[in-house]
Amino acid sequence: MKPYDWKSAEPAARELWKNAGLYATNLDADNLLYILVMFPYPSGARLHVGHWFQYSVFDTFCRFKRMQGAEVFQPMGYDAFGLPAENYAIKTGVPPQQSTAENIAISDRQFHEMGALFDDGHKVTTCEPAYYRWNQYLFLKLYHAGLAYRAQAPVNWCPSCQTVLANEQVTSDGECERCDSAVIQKELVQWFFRITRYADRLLADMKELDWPEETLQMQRNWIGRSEGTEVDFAVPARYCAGGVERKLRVYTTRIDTIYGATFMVLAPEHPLVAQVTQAEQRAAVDAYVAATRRLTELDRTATQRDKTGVFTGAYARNPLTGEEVPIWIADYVLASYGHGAIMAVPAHDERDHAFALKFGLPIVEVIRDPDERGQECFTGPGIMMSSGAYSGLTTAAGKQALDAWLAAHGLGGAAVSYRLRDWLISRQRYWGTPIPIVHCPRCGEVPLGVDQLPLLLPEDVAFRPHGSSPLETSERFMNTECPRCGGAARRDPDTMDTFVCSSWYFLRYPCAQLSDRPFDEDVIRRVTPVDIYVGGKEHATMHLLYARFLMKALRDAGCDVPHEPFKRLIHQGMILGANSQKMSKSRGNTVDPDVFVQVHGADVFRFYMLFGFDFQAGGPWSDDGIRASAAFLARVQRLVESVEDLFAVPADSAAASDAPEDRAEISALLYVLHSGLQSATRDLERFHFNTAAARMMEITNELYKLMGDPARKARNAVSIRSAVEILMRMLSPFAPHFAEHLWRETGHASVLAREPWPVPDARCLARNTVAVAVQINGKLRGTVEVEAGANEEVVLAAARQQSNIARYLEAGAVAKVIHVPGKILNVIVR
RNA sequence: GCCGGAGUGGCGAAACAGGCAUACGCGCGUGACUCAAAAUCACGUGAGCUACAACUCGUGGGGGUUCGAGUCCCCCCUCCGGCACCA
Repeated sequence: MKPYDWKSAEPAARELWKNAGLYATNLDADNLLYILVMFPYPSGARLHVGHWFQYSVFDTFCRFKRMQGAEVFQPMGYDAFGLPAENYAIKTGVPPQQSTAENIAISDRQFHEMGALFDDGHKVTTCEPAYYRWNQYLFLKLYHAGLAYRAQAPVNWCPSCQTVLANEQVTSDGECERCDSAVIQKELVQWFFRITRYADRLLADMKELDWPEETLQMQRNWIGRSEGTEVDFAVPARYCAGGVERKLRVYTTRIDTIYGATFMVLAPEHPLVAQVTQAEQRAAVDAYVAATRRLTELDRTATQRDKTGVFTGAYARNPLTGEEVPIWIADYVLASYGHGAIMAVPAHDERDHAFALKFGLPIVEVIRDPDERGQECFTGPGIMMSSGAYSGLTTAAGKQALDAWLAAHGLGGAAVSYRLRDWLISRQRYWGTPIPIVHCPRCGEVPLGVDQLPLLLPEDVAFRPHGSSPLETSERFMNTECPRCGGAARRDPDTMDTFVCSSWYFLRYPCAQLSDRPFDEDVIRRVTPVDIYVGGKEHATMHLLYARFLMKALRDAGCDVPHEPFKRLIHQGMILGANSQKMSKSRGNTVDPDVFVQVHGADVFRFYMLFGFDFQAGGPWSDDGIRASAAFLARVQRLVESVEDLFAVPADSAAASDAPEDRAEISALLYVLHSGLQSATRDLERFHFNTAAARMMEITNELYKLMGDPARKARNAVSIRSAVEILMRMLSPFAPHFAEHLWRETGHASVLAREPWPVPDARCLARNTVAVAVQINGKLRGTVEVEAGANEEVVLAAARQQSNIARYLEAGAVAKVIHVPGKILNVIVR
């Protein structure tokens, strides 16, 4: 038997797989399983530990499913648009087209060397016109369905990336998700996708998803549905510019506190501010509005901030009490939520309370705390008081009554509000999908026709971002004709958020070669949704939410796509540095996989990724773990070498030769083998690769016990040989090149990666005798070996034979016996 | 503040469904092989008390349910993640 030389064995194994057709999928198969891993950004550096973890483990799962008989569709592609390539171009002058293509070539090769069986014929690269033209096509679909629109809104601006960002791409610290710079607010005209229209469907359809609860919860938080009331306060004509009475609509979740509303607060950006500000307050209001505009998102939403605000000089009339209350502006009220205005009830809202105290505004209690805790500001539900006819009602009853009254009087009523904002998809950057819209001085906003796609990304641009899109520097691109009137017009200079690319790429994979449509709906119906999707949980409220939204939106726009993209979702954990901190160059705790791969080969590294970590938890890196993985594979190699001769004999000739005198050892081996196989199979279904690997180690250890005695080995050739074969099969998804090598060297003509996953033999799982733990009064006092299926009397009798148990039994009378067959006997002695 | 997830040997971690806590691996110890070391192979390894057996304690802390709790219930602490001036 040849020793395992990974440098020659790994390419040889891949050659075998290629010839066996393992890199291609039959999408017409009945047993098709679409398993997908989030596609990577093609970064310049070689694969890092995180890539190895995610992609090799993913491939292991796919190989396991193939062996179990599924036709696995396991495609791969690149999320190739985006800032890194563009920033690299700014720094070096190398066009993103070029650097991206080079990076993809490197990554392709590395994934191949890892042993991954990605389907070559279904590759998707988002920065190619053959892909991004369909981004434009789908954009137009949404546009015509009224789901893509251009509007002026307060938006997040990253001063470092020089572009706007979607809400999802701003962290809760008010920083840019990409570069950590503080994000500021700007009022700009931008393109949006109408995701808010889908808020309720995104919530409702969660019940169909086999996703981690944590992730669904994050999406629920992000959508932030709340049930409340809209109510109109009137601003009398004498306060309003033009002398016309205005409506001030607010949203509240506590309409039952309306009798305690002692002032109103508008967001500084609220349109009514200009209309109602009185002359004597104008200077103060203008100054405050200007100051607010300068604040970053972070400053604005910091919870511990002192309340600030300015009186407008105007008043609004409470529709229930008829009283007039002052209208203030303050930055603690956000323009983007509800109606950008609130009724302030300082007695029952912490924020309003703080504001009222600071500015000396009246505080009127209208809710009685049923528990009489005597808090200064009671925010819980209670009993209404000083509330006219509603006094005495509970919070819940009061809300209902007031909602009804407001609706009946045309002053508002029950309403639902969401934290979710529409998805801002335009970016002032170069390396993305151009937006297929023309701005015509005569016709306005005009969409391109589908026959005019792709709208190619120009190459004659100045990259350096300067606050407007780089595309504007290409006159050839910008100047065009209006598709409607044929007159001179300008193109839209922005590009799409790269999350648009990743929101539907899984529909493109099965149809990657299709040139006249983004996807074939017949194929999509058969192949999608994705059965199992693997990726990081950092995408919970970005990619994973956008993709869900886009499926629903495309359906409404007339496309026959699944209404949910991913049935089952698995998140991988993160590999940390040896010091348990996140790996980073600045912390100096990064690990370069190549250092180990070049010494041990791909399979050792891959095996460590599988064995050393719980896939869903991750954990700290350890060099010892790599050594242990290398040692284990070498141990298996020595094991197989030592039984090589058993494979020289044809299988049936030795069929009945296992020796009866070794029955106990052999049945122990077969039990460890088949019970280990059974648990490993179950573990793999649940993505617990580490424990599955542990079962393989147990099987190996058990086999070693029999190896020492050549005579015994020869007498039990059949069982040992079958055990080693099963072990090789189990190892195949974990260390595929290595296992393939062993399979070859033991004389097998077939391709191991195409062999079936073994099935545990029930006969080997049945035990003749079992160890039953014996407890006295719940404390373990010994174990007895009894025949499997022995009843309570038999076990108890066996227990009495043991002096240590007997002395407890004799100490009193047996009051009760609990017997769980094969597990435990608990005797209660009094 | 609200919502998720987690806390188990010296270390990484197991425990399906309430039934022998610590599988598997690392590390450590002992032995074999070796002139020696490494590698390999075998055995041992939660703590306390012990000559051994036995016994006692032990899954973040405190209560509870149960014949029996890492696992279920209540309270609390710590860490990680999400949301948070969202009316």
